[in-house]
Amino acid sequence: MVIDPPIRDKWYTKGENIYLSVPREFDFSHCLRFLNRSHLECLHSVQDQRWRKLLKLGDTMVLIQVEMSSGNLRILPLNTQLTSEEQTTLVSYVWEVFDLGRDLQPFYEHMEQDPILDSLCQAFYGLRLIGIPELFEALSWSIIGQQINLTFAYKLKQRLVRTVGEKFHFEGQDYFLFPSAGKVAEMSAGDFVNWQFSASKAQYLVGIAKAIHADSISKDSLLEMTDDESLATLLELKGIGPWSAHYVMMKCLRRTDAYPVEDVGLHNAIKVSFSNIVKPTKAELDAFGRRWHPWQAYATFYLWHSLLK
DNA sequence: ATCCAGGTTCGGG
DNA sequence: CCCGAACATGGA
Repeated sequence: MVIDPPIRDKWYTKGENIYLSVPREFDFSHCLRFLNRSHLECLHSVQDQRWRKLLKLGDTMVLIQVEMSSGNLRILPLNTQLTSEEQTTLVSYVWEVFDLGRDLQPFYEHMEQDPILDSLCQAFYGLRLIGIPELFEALSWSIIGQQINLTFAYKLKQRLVRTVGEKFHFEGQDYFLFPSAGKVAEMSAGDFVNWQFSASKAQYLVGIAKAIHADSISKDSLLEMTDDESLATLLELKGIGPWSAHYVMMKCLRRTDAYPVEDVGLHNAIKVSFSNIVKPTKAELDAFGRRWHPWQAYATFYLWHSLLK
């Protein structure tokens, strides 16, 4: 894993705890609210202002608990002691999920003149674009979420994860990892039918798993590309259209200017923000995008957040 | 019952 | 190039 150099002096350990300093524009509660948006989520849990997540560092399963502790993020590995190398990897992961390397000040300044976004920026001050660091997981989730309601999407993901993903049992609870690309690459599209995946979704997932497993597409190579190049590369994958490509660029490649303009949630959020009964037109959406550039991804994410109950 | 869900691909005009 | 259909099911 590539370590962002600025991280190195941002954390220290005390016993088993890791303390990670956070930027000024950071609000853990807002982030948790997004992470906790579905009770059907099977890849992490939120309870009492604490986030729990299962990870695999090398061959080691690590269940972490993340919470605020006097202004820092406290990361506690619950089930095992970590080597310092594992600690470094773990910190990078958390860093990436919460986009801690991002300076949000320019984003907030940019949105000051925007009628919708300015109020959202004030309401959700410190909310970070919650990421999905694993490329295969991000691509898969975008495919699963296509064209179906989110509740059903979570159910499909749950069936895949609980059947194919690795399980770790801790204190009476089961925690799961998203299935590896290698594992899914060995499946046939038919295996998904019992889980109510459409035949095409199943095909796309297996095809993309194979592409990743064969290393014909990788996060590292995508990260080196420009926005346009990574977009074009993602679009070559069967099952990845414009919406999914931008979704993955937002959540995994961390492109602040990705813009899933076809997104229904985005349309609804804009509609609600204007107290309208009509959804925005394509031309209006493009105009919003131009206005939000180069923060289209963050604008979209804040709008998604505004839809949470 | 009908319509819309975190869309994409494919075939036809 | 643009447009409708199919995908599979749940919730309002």
